[in-house]
Amino acid sequence: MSPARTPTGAAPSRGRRAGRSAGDDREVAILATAERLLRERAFGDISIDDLARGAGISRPTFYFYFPSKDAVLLTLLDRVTEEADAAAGDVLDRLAEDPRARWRELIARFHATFGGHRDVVLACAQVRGTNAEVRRLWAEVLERWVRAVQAAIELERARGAAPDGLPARDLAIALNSMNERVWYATFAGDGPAVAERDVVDVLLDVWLTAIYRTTAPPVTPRG
Amino acid sequence: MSPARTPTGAAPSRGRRAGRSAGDDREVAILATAERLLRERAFGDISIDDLARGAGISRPTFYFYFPSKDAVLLTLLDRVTEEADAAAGDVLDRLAEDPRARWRELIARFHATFGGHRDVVLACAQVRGTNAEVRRLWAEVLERWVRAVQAAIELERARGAAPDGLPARDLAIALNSMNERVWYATFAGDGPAVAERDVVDVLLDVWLTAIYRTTAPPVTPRG
DNA sequence: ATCGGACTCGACAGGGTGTTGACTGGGGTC
DNA sequence: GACCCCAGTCAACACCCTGTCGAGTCCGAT
Repeated sequence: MSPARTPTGAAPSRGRRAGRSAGDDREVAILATAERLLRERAFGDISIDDLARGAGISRPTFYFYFPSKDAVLLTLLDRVTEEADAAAGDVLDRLAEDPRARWRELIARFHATFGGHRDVVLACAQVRGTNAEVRRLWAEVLERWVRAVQAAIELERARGAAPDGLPARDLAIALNSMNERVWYATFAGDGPAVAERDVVDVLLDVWLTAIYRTTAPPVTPRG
Repeated sequence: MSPARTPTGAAPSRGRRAGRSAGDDREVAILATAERLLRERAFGDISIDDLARGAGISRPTFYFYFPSKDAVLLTLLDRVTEEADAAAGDVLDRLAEDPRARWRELIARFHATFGGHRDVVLACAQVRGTNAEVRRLWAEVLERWVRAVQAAIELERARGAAPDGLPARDLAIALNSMNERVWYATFAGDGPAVAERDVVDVLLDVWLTAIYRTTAPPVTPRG
C-alpha cells in the first residue's frame, strides 16, 4: 500500500522519512498549503496540482513527498487524533469528585479539540466514505473514546453512583456516536443542528440522564 | 442546475420527463443497474459507463436519461425518503396509549426502513460529503423526523408524562443524530458499533431516559 | 573526480466526465 | 407518397485529473 519510503525516525511518518533535510521544508509547505486551501474550499475541489503549486513545486515532485492527496489529509488527521487522545486525559479518573463537572469537561474537550481543527475534521468526514485508511484511523480514535467512557460508566456503577442498565459498551458507543454526529452537524451547518453555544450542555444532559437517570449524579465525599 | 427536461407529469422526476415511451424502460434499467452494482461495490467505483452498459446503452445515451451519476443516486434516494416519511406515520399521535411501545415502534421503523435500502443509504452517506443536493435532501428528511419527535416530546411534557428539561428541539436533534450515526456504524461495519440485533433496544433506552428520566414512562388510561 | 542519494520536472499513459454533431426510425401532416 | 419532427442513439472529441517514467541537477562523502 504505502511505498517503500524508509522512515528512519521513531515516529511513523506518512510523508517521506524522518531526519532533517531540505525536503522537510517542502513537506511542511505542502501540509500548510493543504490547511490553507481547506479553509476556503472542499477537499474534493483541491487538486494535487493546487497543493504542489502552493508549495512551490511541480506535480511530479509532489509525489516525492506524498503518495497521494489523501496521504496529506491523513498526516493532518494524525495530528488531530494525537491531540484528541490527549484531550481525554485523566478527566474520567477523577469522576467521583464531581461527576457532572467531569463529564462536562470531557464533552467540552471533545468539542474544543475537533473544533480547533474543524476544516481538517470536516474534510476527513467527507472522504471517510471513499478512503478506508481515514475510516480506520477515525474508528481507532472513536474506539479509544468508547473504551474510556465504558470504563468510567462501569466504575460509576461499581461505586453505586449509577444504576445498572444497558451494557456499558453499548451505551458508550451510542453516546459517543451522538456527540460525533451532533458535532458534525453543528460545524458543517448541515441540516438540523444545535447552536454551537448550546451543544456541550445539550449533549451533557443526554449523557447524564442516560448514565445516571438524573442530571445531578451523587458526589462521593473525599474520605 | 438541472437541465431543461420538460417534465410533463405531476411528480417531479429526476430523470427525463413523465409520460410513457420507449425510453422509460431504459430509465428503469439504469436505476436497476445502479441498485445491483451498489450491492457489490462502492458508488465511487461505479462509472457512468458501467451504468450505461448495464442498461444496454452507450455512455452518451446515458446522459439523455440522467444529467449525472449523482442524479441516479438521488432518484434512488427519493424513493427511500418517501418511505421514510411514511414510516413515522401516526405512531407518535398514539403515544399516551403506551409510550414505551410507541417510541420503540418509531425507532424500529426508522431502522427497518433504512435497513431495507441499506445499499442506497450507505452510498448516499458516502457522497453526502461531496454532493450538496444529497446533503439537502437528507437534511430535509431528518428535519421532518426532528419536528415529529419535538412535537411528541412537547405533548408528553404537556400531559405531565415527561419532565421539563432541554429545549424539545435540541433534544430531538440529539436523539435523531444518535440514531443516524449508530445506525450507520452498525450497517457499514465501520468502527465501534452496536450489534444489529440490539440496536433498537439500546437506542430506545437512551431515548426514554433522556425524555422521561425513566425507561417506564407513565401511561394515561383511556377515559 | 566520482559516486550515490536527495530532489526536481517534462512528457506521457490512462481513465474518467461531459458535449457535439450526425444518424435512425417511426408517427403525424399535407 | 413526400415531408418533417422528435425521441432516441452513439462515435468522436475536448478536458481534466491522477500517477509514472526517465532524464536531469545538486551536493556531500569517499
